[in-house]
Parts: sequence; C-alpha cells; structure tokens
Amino acid sequence: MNLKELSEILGLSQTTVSRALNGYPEVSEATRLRVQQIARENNYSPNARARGLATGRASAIGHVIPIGLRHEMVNPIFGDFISGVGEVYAREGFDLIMSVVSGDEEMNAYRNLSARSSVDGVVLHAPLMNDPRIPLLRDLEMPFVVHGRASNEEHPYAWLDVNNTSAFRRATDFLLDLGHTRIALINGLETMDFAYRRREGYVSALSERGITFDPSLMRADEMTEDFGYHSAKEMLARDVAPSAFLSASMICAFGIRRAIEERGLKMGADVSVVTFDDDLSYLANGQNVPIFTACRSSVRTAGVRLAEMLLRQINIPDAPHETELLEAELIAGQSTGPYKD
Amino acid sequence: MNLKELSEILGLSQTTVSRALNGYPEVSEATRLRVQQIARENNYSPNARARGLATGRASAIGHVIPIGLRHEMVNPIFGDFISGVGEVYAREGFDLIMSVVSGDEEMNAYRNLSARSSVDGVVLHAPLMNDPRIPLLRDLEMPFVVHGRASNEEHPYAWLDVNNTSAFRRATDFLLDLGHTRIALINGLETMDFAYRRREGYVSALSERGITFDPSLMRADEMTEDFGYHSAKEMLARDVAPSAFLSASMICAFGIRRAIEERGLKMGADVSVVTFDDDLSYLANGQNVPIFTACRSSVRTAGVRLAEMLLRQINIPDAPHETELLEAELIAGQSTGPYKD
DNA sequence: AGATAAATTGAAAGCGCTTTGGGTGTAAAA
DNA sequence: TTTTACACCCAAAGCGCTTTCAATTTATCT
Repeated sequence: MNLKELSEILGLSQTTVSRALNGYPEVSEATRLRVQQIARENNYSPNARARGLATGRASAIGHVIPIGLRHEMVNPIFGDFISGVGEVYAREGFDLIMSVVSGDEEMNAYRNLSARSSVDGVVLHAPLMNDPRIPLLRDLEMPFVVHGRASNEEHPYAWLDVNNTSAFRRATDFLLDLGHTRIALINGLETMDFAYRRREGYVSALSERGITFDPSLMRADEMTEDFGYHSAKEMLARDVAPSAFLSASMICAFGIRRAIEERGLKMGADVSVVTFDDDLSYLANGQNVPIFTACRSSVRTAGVRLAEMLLRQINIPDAPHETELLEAELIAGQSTGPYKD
Repeated sequence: MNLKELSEILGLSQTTVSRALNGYPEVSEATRLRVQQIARENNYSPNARARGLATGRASAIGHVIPIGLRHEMVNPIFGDFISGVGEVYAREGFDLIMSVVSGDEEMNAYRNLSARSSVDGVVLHAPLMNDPRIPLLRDLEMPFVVHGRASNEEHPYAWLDVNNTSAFRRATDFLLDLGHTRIALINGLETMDFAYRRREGYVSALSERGITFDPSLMRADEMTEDFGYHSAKEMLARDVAPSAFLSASMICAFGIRRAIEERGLKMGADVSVVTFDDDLSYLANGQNVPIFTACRSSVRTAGVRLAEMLLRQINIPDAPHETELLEAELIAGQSTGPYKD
C-alpha cells in the first residue's frame, strides 16, 4: 500500500492525502478524518526512504559501536543506555541506526553515515580525554551529543555527564570518615575520560586529608569481574593490605568481593567496598538494603536526556550547545564499615 | 557530493558512474578505475535512501527490543549479541535498525517496519513457547530468523538455538554423578522457550535416575543477581537444603554464591553450582581456571551465525529455512565438588 | 448580484539513485 | 568495402514521497 494507491481509494490527489496525514492546515477537517480512517484501515505508513528523500531528513540517529581492542560499549551498560535513548526515538518517530565496527574503522563509520546521509545526528559514546571524533563530527557538520566529556576539547559541544570527580571524592571521603586510609582504586581505563575524572576525585580527597596517594593501590583496566578479582586478590595478599576498595563498576565489585571472601574475610566488616553503580535493570544492587555502598546514577536516564538533547539540537540547529552535569547519589549499603585494626 | 556532481566532475553520465561504482561489466576497466579514484577523493558515498528507493531494498535489518514487563533483552547478553550480528552487517553493507518499544507495542513495531519497508528482514529475540510474532511476520512476508525456538510453532521457520535441553541434562547428570540428589533449579521465566527447555533437561535427567523432581527446589523469574541470591538464601535456610544449584545465568550464579558465602559455606566444597554461561566479553568466567562449572555457548557467535543466515535468506528467498542447533560445552570449574553429608 | 477573499484541492516538479532501452564508435568478419 | 559484433556510454523513466504553485470551489462583503 503506497500513497498512490491510497489516494485512488480515497478519490483524492496524493497531495491532499499527504497533507491530511501530516497535519497541514489546508485540508478540511472532514476529509482529514476520512483520510486518517481509510489509511488506518489499509494499514498505510509512508515509505521511510521515500519520505526521507523528499524531506532531506533521515529521521534517524546513529550510534557507532567500536569493538576490538576497546570493548567499552559492548558492555553491561549498553543495553540500559540504548533502552533509554530508544524510548525517546520511538516516541519522536526516529529510527536508531547502529554501526558496529572494528576499532580502527570508527572514524570511517562516521564519515560514512555522513556521506550517505543516513542519519540526522549521532550519539558519541565513551569519550576519551583527547577525542578525535569530536573535531571530525564538527568538520562533517553532523549534529552530535556526547555521553560523558572530553577533557581536552576546547570548542563547545553538547554533552551530558555524571559528575565523576565529585562522586569519587565523596566516596573517598566516606571511606576516610570511617577511618580507612589505605584505600585502593580499581578504575576503568584511564584514557577514558570518566576514569580519569574518577581518579582525580579520589586523589584530591586523599590529598585534602594529607594522604599522598600510593600508586601501588591504583589499577586501571577494562572493568571485568576478573580484573576486580585479580587486583583485589593481589593487594589483599600484601603485608600492608588496603582496608577499603573503590570500584568503578558493579561487575568489578563482584570480583573484589570474591577475592575478599576467598581470603576468608568479610566484606563490610573486614574490608570495605564502594562501587559506582549504573543502576542497571538486571544488576539491581540488592532490593531494600543495597549490597554495595555505591555512587548511583542511572545510565538509562542519561540515555533519555541525551536523546532529547540531540533531537532539540537537530530541530533548532543554531541554539547554543546544551550541557548537563548529573550528580550521583551516594547510597549506603552493607559493603562498608569502620576501619578495624 | 552526489552522483550528479560527481559525474559532472568526471565528464561522464550518471549511468556510467553508477555502473562503474557498482561493479557492472559494461564499463571499461580504465574508466572504472578513474571513477573509483575520483569518487574516493571526493569522499562520495551514494545516498542510502535514494539508493534504497531505486533498488527497492532497504539494506537494513531490524531488531525490535521490547521494554517494560519483559526486560529480557535489555539485559546482559544484549551487547554481545549485537556485536555479533553487527559485525556481519557491517561487512555486508547492511544497517542495523533497532526499535525500542514498550512491550504492548511490539507487534505494531513489526507492522510498522514492514509498512514503511525500512528493513529487509528482522531478527526475533527471546521467543516464547507460543510466540505470536512468528505468524505475524509470516503474514507480513517479512524474512526473519529466530534466536532460539518457539516450541509450539508448527510451520517451518529459520532458527538458531543452543541445545538447552541437553545442556541442562548434562549439567544435572554431572551433579548427580558427584552424588548430589537435592539439586535446585534457578531458571529464567518459563514462558521463555529456552527456560522451558532447560527445565525439561533438568527434569528428565533426574527422572532417569529415579528421582522425582521437587517443585519447591525449582524457581523461575527474571535472571537478576537478586533473584539468585534470594532464591538460594531461602532454600539454604531449610532443614533439608539443596546441596547443589543449577543456574540459568552467570548473573544469577553470582547471587547464589553470595547466599552461599553469607551462610558461611564454601562454594564448590559445601554447595555446588553449575551455571549457564553465555561467554560474555565483560563477564569472563575466570581466566585460566573457570570460577563456575558451566554450560558455555557464545552468544556473540550465535549472533554472527544468525545474521549470516538471515542475509542468505534475503538473497535467496525461496531456499528452505535453515536451522542450526549448537551444543553447549560443559566446562568444569571450581564451583562444583562431590556431595558431602 | 457582483466582486473579493478564504478555504480546499490538484498537477507536477524534484529528492538522488538504479536500470531499461537505446545509441555510437571501433574491431573483427564477410 | 560493407556487414556484424562488441565494447562502451548516455538519456530518461521511475522508485514513493513532499511541496510549490496554480486552480477551483465556497463563503463573505459591498
């Protein structure tokens, strides 16, 4: 069923039918109703490509997902984030186009989306401190929003980020207040902007209390269960072991807990753990009483906000770049307790 | 840069340029090279929508992700599965279009993709035992492949599934061989086909040894850490507690381990656990020695195969429906040991 | 009633590509 | 030399929609 057929059924021109369906005022209310009625009965929806060709808009947003060395987005937060943006796209009539490419093809993927003009804008994931994708997108004049920030980018751009620095500063303070002084940091890869900022928060909280950070208590890598486990295991085996851990993800925190319990210690009593918690739908941090004391910030909500921000930017191209900084909640759970000698 | 401009630069007709770029034989090798060269220099890629309109093919595959009551796909396996299919799409020049919709809108989402003809085919996720989406897609004459199976569907269709029944039968046998007889099943929602089949495997293994299954040892729900924890906690508190658990997902298994250790027991020694392991990139089951004894089957590989299967089906529409049944590996880890009184 | 304005509707162009159905020129065959 | 074949290239139609511009009808005003 296409416009032509539909208009023949109705005995109207394609023009009028198109107008009726798209809410233009030059069509009488009576015919509009009739058109909508018959369109529904015949299960008509305009062909997406034809409409796009005619309007010059794609009604689609691109998400480029690199795989290979950097796995960051093929990761636990991915599903929840997509569910957030996707909800907005569905509501606003946009498609979500995902390009999964090997890491070295990522820049080309953006060039391609632009050249084939298959999207109206893109969402940038997992920004690095120096992120070459940002100048590229600016060159391509492709609207974009960033989930996170790129510290060394000087021109303005639209972003939404969690205040990672303050979250980890508060988490560190929380542990310091409990009497812990040897606090380990199990971080994500520090070329990632968020990991760098978390480290900053951790280091600054320590130094404000006159504690110089101990590099041997700081590790950074991809945030797997295994990484958490092995890091904690090694540190706990030392003569002077840390009494608390700060983890960049729930998955890591599971690994840390495994190492703690394997050693016959009890999390919360003997060793404290604070983790960042992205509030994932399938990884609930306990039901009533949280398992982990955590900095919590919903990645799904971030997706919703970012999508709305991007669609606004597409509709109003020369509005100033929006930015939004979310504060994570620090929620107390069972994984922390006062320092014991 | 579009075809018209490019052909003007080259001093050729649009026809010839199009043919040169698309590998048609009616163009001399010399001009083909020249065209490709200039096209690359000018960073030309054909407009996706115009090409789609002209060819009648979308060069895109749809994935409909329901959210709301059934969260199954906004879940830990999602990222890895997408990374599998996405790799194939990228290689073959297909786009991946994702529709995130609330559960009750799912059927409409498929109708829409079809009516707007924005995809050439779809991948069906998380099939139910009676899945209304399958007859719908057949009605719409939309090519599709199913990740899993729908037990009560009688007409042939293309699918790829893990042999869930045999995997859980073998896992149960493994535990029985170790002397366990009170084995709990922590399953996914049993309206989901895979969960139903896993239960079948579990029950049949038990009955072959003359053990009638105990409904109080079987639970089914969404596979969260919390669900695993609470189920195991409750069962372990009984007078006659199970000595082994069979878990439908690593996430659940983490929760089961938590309950075990919280009770002061040791996983592997006091209580055994076998889990299904989807071989997720961020949830490695230990590095050298697996943490959990597990039925392992890579969900990423499943994605790759399914995507290839679907593209074949699109290219050769009247070929018979392909099907593929993968056997999961049963790998021995540290989470199982002989039954102790 | 006649003139003017407003409300409706249509014809046709155009979005950027592919593809059909010719053309033209050169080499091989008659 | 003329014919036939082939290699190479092009004009134009058409994919299904939106939108400009123009035409028609109906309502409003002297």
